[in-house]
Amino acid sequence: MKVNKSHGLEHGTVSLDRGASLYLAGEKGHAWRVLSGSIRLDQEEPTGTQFAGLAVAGDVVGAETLLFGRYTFSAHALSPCSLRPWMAAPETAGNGIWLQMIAAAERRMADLLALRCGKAAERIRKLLALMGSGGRGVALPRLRDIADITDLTVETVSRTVTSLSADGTLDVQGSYRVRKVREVMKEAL
Amino acid sequence: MKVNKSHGLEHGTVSLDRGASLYLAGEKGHAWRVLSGSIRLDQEEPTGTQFAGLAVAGDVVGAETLLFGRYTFSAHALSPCSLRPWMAAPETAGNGIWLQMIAAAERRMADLLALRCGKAAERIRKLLALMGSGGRGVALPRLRDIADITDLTVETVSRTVTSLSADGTLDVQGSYRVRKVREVMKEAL
DNA sequence: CGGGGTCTTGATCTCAATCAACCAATGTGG
DNA sequence: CCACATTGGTTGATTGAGATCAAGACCCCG
Repeated sequence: MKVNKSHGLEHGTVSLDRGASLYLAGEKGHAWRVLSGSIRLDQEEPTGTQFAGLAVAGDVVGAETLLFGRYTFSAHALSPCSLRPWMAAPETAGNGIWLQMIAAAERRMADLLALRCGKAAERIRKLLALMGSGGRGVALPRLRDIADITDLTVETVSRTVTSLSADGTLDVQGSYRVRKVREVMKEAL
Repeated sequence: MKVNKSHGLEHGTVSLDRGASLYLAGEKGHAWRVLSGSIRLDQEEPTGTQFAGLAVAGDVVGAETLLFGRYTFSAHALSPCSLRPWMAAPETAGNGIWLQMIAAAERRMADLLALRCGKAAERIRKLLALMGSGGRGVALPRLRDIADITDLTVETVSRTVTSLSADGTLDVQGSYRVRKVREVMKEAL
């Protein structure tokens, strides 16, 4: 995997290209807040790598390092993104911070489970909606990633994106490895 | 839904029959720790009810009430279970408690996503393994619940359980609505 | 006794998986 | 600079696992 990780001058901010690695399971490191873009988390199993989570702008990833010192999952950029080191204010922050993170994790769980229900087209729309919430124009992740997250195959994702784009449900701009989805038809669910 | 919720004399412990409701989304209430059995959480949507989470022995459900006062999801018993009110020790417990809950939630997320990958037989075995960890002999949940969790249909679940039981992969005891899975062949994944 | 929820079984259909090429862009080393 | 490998994406033909539709059995309960 080509890794293009560039470090910003201030705050330790980093930028990742689509597909770039943020960290690998088992490595030492700290938590990050996602400023923009989206990150996929994967569980490394002897039998292969398994999609295990998704983080979008505003989310914190790698919080488990505060407990274990090491990352539980591997993290890769689904779309170009920027991140900043995140650390829990030791005592200043009350329980509220943690409760919010727990509540957010539970809601995110429901969202991700929903990405594996329904027909192919519906799953992909739900994923893009999740990634796009809070920003106009989502960079389309690699088909391989969309497939892993929705539990479809690349072939099916390719066909579905093409047809969604053809019938106007999706407005896909750009070509080949640099595509953006401008607008997702907003009928719910 | 028949609700059989019986209250223990001490500690506010409650016992639930398979299928019984612990609480509904939107109600006021407090958090619970699952002592035994397993609980499914559902998101109530205008379009219907959507599986949103699973709690087994040792887990805490309804922690979001500490933040919002009300439950975000509805909770029903998958198998007979007992619970005890749970409250965060205000200051005595440090951040450790919260971090552990967050780490647990993330691992659980990966587990639940895995229940929606692979063939029907594999999904069902993974679910029973998840429910059975830490106790010999799992009560088989209603097929409807298994179907919702694994994103299969009741018909497929029925056929699959029958065939897994026939070929010895699953040792199912009892009949009709009171079946226990004694042993799950433990080849991994 | 009848009714509703749970489970089972069968027949048929459909969507997505699979298998197999192929193209376009990027990168690499001589 | 060219040959070559690699990665990401596309398209077509075929297949299969599970959805869907339908009917009936079983059991509990009022």
